[in-house]
Amino acid sequence: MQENTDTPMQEKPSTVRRKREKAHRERTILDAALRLFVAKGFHRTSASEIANAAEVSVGTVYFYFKNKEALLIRLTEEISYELRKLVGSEFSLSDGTLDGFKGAGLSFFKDFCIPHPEKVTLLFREAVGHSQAVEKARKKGFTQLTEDVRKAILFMAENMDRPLTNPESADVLAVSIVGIYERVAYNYLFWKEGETDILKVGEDAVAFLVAGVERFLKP
Amino acid sequence: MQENTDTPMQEKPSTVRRKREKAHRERTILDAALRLFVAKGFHRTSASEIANAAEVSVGTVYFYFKNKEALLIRLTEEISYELRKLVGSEFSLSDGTLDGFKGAGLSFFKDFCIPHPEKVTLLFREAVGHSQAVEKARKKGFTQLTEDVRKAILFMAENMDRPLTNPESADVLAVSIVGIYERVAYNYLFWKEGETDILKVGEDAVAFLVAGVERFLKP
Amino acid sequence: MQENTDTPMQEKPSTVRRKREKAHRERTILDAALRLFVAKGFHRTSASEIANAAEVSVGTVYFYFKNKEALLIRLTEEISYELRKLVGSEFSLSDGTLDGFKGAGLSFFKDFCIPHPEKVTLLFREAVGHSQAVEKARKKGFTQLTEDVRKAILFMAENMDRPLTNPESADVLAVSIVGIYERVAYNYLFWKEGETDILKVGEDAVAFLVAGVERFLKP
Amino acid sequence: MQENTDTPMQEKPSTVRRKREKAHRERTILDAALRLFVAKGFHRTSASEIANAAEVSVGTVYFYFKNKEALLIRLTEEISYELRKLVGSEFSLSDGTLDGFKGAGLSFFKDFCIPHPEKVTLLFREAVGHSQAVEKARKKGFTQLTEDVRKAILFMAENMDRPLTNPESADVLAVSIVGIYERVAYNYLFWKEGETDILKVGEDAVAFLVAGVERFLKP
DNA sequence: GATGAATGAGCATTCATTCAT
DNA sequence: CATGAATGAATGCTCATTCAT
Repeated sequence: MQENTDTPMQEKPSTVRRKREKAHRERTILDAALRLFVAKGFHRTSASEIANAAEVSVGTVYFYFKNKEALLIRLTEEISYELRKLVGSEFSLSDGTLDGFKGAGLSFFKDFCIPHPEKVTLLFREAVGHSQAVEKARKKGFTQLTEDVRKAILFMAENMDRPLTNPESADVLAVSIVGIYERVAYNYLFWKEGETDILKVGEDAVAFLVAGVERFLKP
Repeated sequence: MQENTDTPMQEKPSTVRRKREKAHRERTILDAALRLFVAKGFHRTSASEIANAAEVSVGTVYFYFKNKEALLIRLTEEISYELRKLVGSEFSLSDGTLDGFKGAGLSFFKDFCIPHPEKVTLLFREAVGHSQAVEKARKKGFTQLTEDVRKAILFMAENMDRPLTNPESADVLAVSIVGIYERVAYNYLFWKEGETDILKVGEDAVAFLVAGVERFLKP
Repeated sequence: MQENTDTPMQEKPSTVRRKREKAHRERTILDAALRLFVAKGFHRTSASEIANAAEVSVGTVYFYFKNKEALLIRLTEEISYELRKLVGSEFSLSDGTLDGFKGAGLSFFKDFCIPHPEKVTLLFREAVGHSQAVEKARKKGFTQLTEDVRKAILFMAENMDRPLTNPESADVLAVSIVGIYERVAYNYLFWKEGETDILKVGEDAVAFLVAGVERFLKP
Repeated sequence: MQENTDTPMQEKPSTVRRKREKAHRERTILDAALRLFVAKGFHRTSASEIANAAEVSVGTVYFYFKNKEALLIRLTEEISYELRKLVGSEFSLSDGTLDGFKGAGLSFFKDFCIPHPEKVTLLFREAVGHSQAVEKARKKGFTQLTEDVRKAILFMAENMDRPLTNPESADVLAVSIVGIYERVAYNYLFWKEGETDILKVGEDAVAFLVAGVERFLKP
C-alpha cells in the first residue's frame, strides 16, 4: 500500500475517478427523472421507470437519492438556481439602467424558456402541489429570485437617481414581475395553440413591466 | 284522472325535494373535497376520507362523481367560474375608466382572496400538475379569465379614446395581469411569514399593472 | 266492488292482467340477462346493466329475482328444459328405430344450435364454473338430458330386439353422446374460423355416435 | 483477467441458485393458485389468499404474474400442454393399431384424471367462461389436443390400410372424441354420487368411440 | 309494485422502499 | 457500490343488494 507522498492531501486517482463516475450517475438519474416527470407527471412516474430510463437499477436510484421526492426537490433547487444565476448575472451585467433591466427580462425568455422548456414545466407545473418539503424548495427558489429582482429594482433606482416613491413597494413589484414571467412563459409555451413568437411576447411583457416599475420611481 | 291545470308540468313536491337533496349531497361532497384537498393535498386525500368528511359512504361519492379526479375538475371549474363572475362583473360595472379597472383588480384581492383563501389554494396550487383532464379545466379557467381582462383593456382603451399602440399586445397584457394576480395572491397569502396587509399589497400591484397598461395606450 | 259470480273461482280481470304483465316483465328481464351474459360474461354484467337493457329499475330486477345468480340459474334451468323438451320429444316421436335416434341427434343441431346459439353459449360456457347453486342447476340439466338419452338407447335396443350387451353401459354411452353434442356444437359454432356447415358436421357426429351405440347392441 | 476456459459462459453459482429459486417461487404460486381456484373458484379466490397459500406477499405474486388472470391462463396452458404430452406420447407410442388408439384413450383416464382430478377441474370448469384471453388459451389447448387426435386417427387409418371414407370427417371425429373424454371425466369424477369405477367407465367410453371411428374407415 | 339513491364490504393492483447477495 | 427480488401498506373503485318513498 504505497501512498503518494508528493502531493499530500491529494486524493487517490481511483477516488477521483469514483467521484466523477458518481457525479455522472447522479446526473444521469436526475436527467432521466426530469424527462419523465415532465412527460408523465411526478405521480405517474415510478422509481423503476426512472431507473430504467437512467439505465441503472432501482437500488442505485435509492443509493443516490433518499426517495423519489428528493429527486423532485433536487431538480427544483437546481433549476431555480440555474434560473437565478442566469437572470441574476444578466442583472449584474446590466449597469443599473432601464435597458439593462429589460435585457435581463428578455434573457429569461430567450436563454431559459426557449432552450429549456422542460425546466419551465418542472418549475411551474410539476413542482407545484406536493409535500411540504417540495413546497419549501419551490418557495425558496421563488423567494430568492424575487429578492434578486427586488435588488435589481433598488439598484436601478439608485443608479438612475430616481428613488422609489415608497421603498417598501419594491417587494410587490418584484413579486408581480416574477408572476408575469411565470404565467407568460407557461401560457405561450404550453397553452397557446398557434405558434407564438415568444420573443415578441417577451418584449411586450418586459415593456409592460418596465412601465409598471417606472410608475414607482420618482421623476 | 284529474290534472292540475293551474300549473301544468309542475313536478310533484316529493320530486322537488329529492332534487334539492341531491344537489345538497353533491355540494356537501364538493365542500368536503375542497377542504381536504387544500389541507392535505389532492394525492394524500383518499376517497374514503372525503366520504367521511361529507358524512356519506364511499359509494355515494362515486355515485355523484365518476372518480376522484372528477371532483378536482369540478372544483376547478366552479372556482374558475366564480372568480370570473366576480372579476367580470366588476369590470362590467366599471364604466371603462382606469378607476373602474383598478376597482376590479382590487376586488380580486378584497372579495376573492381574503374571504376564500382555500379557493385560491385550490386554483393556484392543487389544480396544478395533474392529468390532462384537470389541466384542460385549469387552462380553460385561466384562458377565459385572461380573455375577460383582455376585453376590459380594449373596452377601456376605446372608452378613454386612447387606442392601443398595438392591439395584438392586449393579450400579452392580459396574461401578464393574470400572472400578477396569481403570484401576488399566492405569495402574500401563503408564503409571507409576517402578516401582510394584502389590500395594501393589492393596491401597489394594481397601480403597477395599470401603469403597465397605460404604457400601451396612445397618449 | 262487484264480483263476477257466474264463474266462481275465476280470478278478477285485473288480477289476470297483473299476472300477465308480471310474467312479461320477468321474461323481459331474463331475455336481457341472457343477451348480456352471453355478450359480456356473467361477471362483467352488472345488475344495473340488466335493468337498463330490460328498461326497468334495478329494484324491479330484485323484485323478480332474489339476486343476480338467480337469473343465471333460472336461465340455465329454462334452457336445459327447452333442450330436453326438444330432444326428448324427438326421441319419443322416433319409433325406437336407429333412424329415429339419428333424427333426434340432428334435431339438436338443426333446431337448437342454429336458431339459438346464445342458448348454447349460456349452457356450455356461461353457466360453467360458478357457485354451487349454479353448478347444481347445470348438473341437473345435464343429468336429465343424459337420462333421456339413456332411456332412448334402452327403448331402441328393446324395440329393435337387440339388447345391450351390458345394460349398465347405457349410462356411459349417454354421457358420451351428450359430451359429443356439447363439444361439437361449441367447437363448430364458436371456435372454428371458417364457416362450417354445422349440419354436415352434425351428420358426421351422429353417424359416429350411432355406430358407437351399435357396438353395444347384441347382433 | 482470467477466464474460466473449461466451461465458457458458465453462470456464477449464485446466479444459478437464484434462477432455481425464482422458478421455484413461480411454481409455488401456481400450485397455490391451482389449489384455490379449484377449491373456491377463480372469482372467489383473492390475490392475497393465493399469496398466503404460497407463503409469499401479494407483491410477489404480482412480481411474477401480471395479474390474477395471468395465473389462470398460465395454468390452463400448462395443464393443456401436460395433457397433450401424455395423450400425444401414448398415441405416438401406439403403433397405429386400434389397440394403441384404445390404450391412449384409457391412459387419459388412468394417468391423467385419476392422479390429477384438480387439473381436470381447472381445465373443464374453472377455465370456462372468462375473458377473451383465457378463452383463447382454452381454445388453443383444446384445438391442439383435437389436432393430435385427428392425426392419430389418420395415422391409424393409413397404418391399417383402411382409409377414411371421407378424410374431412376426421376433424369431427376428433372433436367428438375430445367431447367424450371431457364429459365422461367430469361426469364420473365430480357429478356421480356413487363411487364409480372410472376405469371401467373409461373402457366403455373408449370402446364406444373406437367403434364410432371404425364406422368411418373403409372395410 | 316500482324506483333509484345509498350503502360499504371487498378486491385487484400499484409502487415506494428495503436489503440480502 | 450495484442489483433487483421481495415486501405489504395503501387506495381507488365496483357492484350486489337494500329500502325509504
